[in-house]
Amino acid sequence: MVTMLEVTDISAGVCCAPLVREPLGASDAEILAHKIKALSDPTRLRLLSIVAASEDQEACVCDLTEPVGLSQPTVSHHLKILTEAGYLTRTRRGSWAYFRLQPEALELITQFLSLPART
Amino acid sequence: MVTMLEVTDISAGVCCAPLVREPLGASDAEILAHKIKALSDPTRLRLLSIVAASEDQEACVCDLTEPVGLSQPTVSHHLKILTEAGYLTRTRRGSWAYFRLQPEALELITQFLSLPART
DNA sequence: GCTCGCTATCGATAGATGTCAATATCGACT
DNA sequence: AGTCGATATTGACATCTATCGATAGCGAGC
Repeated sequence: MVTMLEVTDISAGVCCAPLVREPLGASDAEILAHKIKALSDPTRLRLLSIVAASEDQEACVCDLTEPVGLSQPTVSHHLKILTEAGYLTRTRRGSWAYFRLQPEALELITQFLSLPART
Repeated sequence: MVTMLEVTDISAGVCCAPLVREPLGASDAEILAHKIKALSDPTRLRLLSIVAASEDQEACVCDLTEPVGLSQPTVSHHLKILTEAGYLTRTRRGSWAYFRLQPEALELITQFLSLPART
């Protein structure tokens, strides 16, 4: 399994637009698509935005079920997907599971999709 | 149907991170998720990147089937999704359909997902 | 140790999605 | 008009996905 797309390129500032620089390879596309797919659901976007807008950018499951109006298992399911994709981190404190935003993951996506300035 | 997320806010430079500024409403989340979903497939990412890396940032279906290794109907299907989501535009010249990158659509997504500088 | 509350997992189900073969459409050229 | 090549649409199918109810696991406090 590839290290992590072209993170090295990005952090090294090689260029600015991996998507444009050259045709995406099949395996890189697979990895990138997987990360983007985690963002492609309205409920997950709302969960992410609620967490991001929360105090200390963290929230527990109990804070999230009511705002999105879905069952607790469903919310847990979405949080798991977001966590596995790297957008959230999970820490247990007492009985509660707190989810915190992981900004680097979002930055990676935005940098990957960003285009060079047009002429 | 909502105008278009918070494009006005973005272009007015209200802030920088719609996702973080406040919890996303259900209908805005729906629209944004739909646009992101168009990017959440490896084949579509590859098609987009091939078009972007092409001469004049445009390509026809015939240029695209072989690189991605899928049938012509499948490629047409993906191109339709990308076009309807606003990432590509389609113009016919003779028998060929040329697809061109629409950078604004990608910029909208990246701006929407971008976060404010951390402290 | 038991119970209680919070979270995760399981099983089921309806609906969405990616893919192809077959076919239709459309434009160009004779 | 008729044919041919490029693209789009249709129908079918297997797979994936979002959702829920039921249930299991896990900390805390008694």
